Amino acid sequence: MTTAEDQSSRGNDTKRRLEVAALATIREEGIARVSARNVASRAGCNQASIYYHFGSLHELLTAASLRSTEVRVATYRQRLATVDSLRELVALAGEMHAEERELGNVTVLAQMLAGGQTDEDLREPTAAALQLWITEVEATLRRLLADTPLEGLIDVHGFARTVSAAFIGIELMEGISGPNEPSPLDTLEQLVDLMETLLELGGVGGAALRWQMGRVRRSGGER
Amino acid sequence: MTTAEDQSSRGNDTKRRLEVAALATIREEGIARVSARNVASRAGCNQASIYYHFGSLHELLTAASLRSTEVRVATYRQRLATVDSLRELVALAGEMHAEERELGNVTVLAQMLAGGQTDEDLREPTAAALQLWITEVEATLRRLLADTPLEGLIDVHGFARTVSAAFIGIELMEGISGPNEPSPLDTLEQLVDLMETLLELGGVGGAALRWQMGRVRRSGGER
DNA sequence: GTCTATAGCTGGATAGAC
DNA sequence: GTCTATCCAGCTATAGAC
Repeated sequence: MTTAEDQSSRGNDTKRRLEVAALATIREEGIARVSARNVASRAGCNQASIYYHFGSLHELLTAASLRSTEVRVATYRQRLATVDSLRELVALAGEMHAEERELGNVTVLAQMLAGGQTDEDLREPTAAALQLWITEVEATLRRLLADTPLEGLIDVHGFARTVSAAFIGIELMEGISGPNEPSPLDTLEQLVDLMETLLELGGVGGAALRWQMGRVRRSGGER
Repeated sequence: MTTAEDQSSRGNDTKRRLEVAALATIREEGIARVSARNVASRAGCNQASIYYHFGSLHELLTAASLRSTEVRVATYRQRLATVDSLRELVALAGEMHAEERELGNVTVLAQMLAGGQTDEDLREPTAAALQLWITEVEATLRRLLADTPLEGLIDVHGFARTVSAAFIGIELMEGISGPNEPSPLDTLEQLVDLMETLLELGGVGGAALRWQMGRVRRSGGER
């Protein structure tokens, strides 16, 4: 027999398969080739189901990107909480990057970001999904920079946005790089390594450094 | 009368109008909406001309992006040559960003980069156009870092790629940002300002800094 | 809830008139 | 060199059978 619950669960199943299929299509074929037919055939159902369940293709993309980003961010929230230095943060970024090749949430965001430049309906869901990442990055940065000479010298909110934007740009560039090019993340690792080492300076050098930073702070307003 | 030269010049005119129209379409409507019909109507000519002049839409995009990037890079080559510090480099990036709103070469590259993730035919022309930028950035960075403590500590080629990738990510993020968000470039300016100030350290502090950097250099291989 | 069928577009690409 | 005409594939969105 077919109860209301069976129907509802079967309906949810198709609905979720459509979300999964939508993300896979963006990731593997690019935002330009996301169409109702294409996504539906991946989900193994009919095109019309998209309009039944979501009303439009855009609403499907909105739902799918938000849900998957939420899941992805939640798993990283724990890991971000254990990070204790910029060095570890970049190392975590490296792990993330490796997992990206498989799961591709950032890849999806990059595609939506590109699409959102000119597609009004894509803008809001993209901004919302991005904000989920930015919020986590910002919280981590704020924690790391607290009680360091850098605190107060840097606009952490803006910095978190810059870091997120850079990460997306790096993901995009990796996507078309030949196999022999150095990974942009490795370079970043070098830089942060350097920065950290400088900040860990002890003794006379460290004192001089912190004094100089105080000078920067005091004259920070006028450039 | 109609001489062979007249014909050739009229042909070139249409050909170039098509290139201009292709770029405008990518910039204003996004890579997803670039179609032969769409571009041709912008150029004020018939769709079939694209296949006559370029053979395919992809070849039109290849030609257009390379030509426009060459022009754009050439104008910046001069300005990059006058840059004397990281601070000035970031300031120039700010100017570039402002001009981008009007001319949009980086916007075009960002769109092609997004498209190139999944479209084989777009990959090569995108990589070629990007390489034009990366080459200039790399030359400038190499010049700036020469004779500083950073020389030899950083993989300049990789760094130039990272910087370029980050710039593109930033352009993309600006494209969907609300008006009240801080520009990621401003944050970058803060950071580089800080870095420069540190590198300009004189006296005891500077000596300690350079000593520490030497230590980083010597242990640079094993992390 | 899921399907088929359909309307009405837009797409790439080519053939052939001029 | 540029046009019209054309083929056929794919698209969104809806109507309506089951």
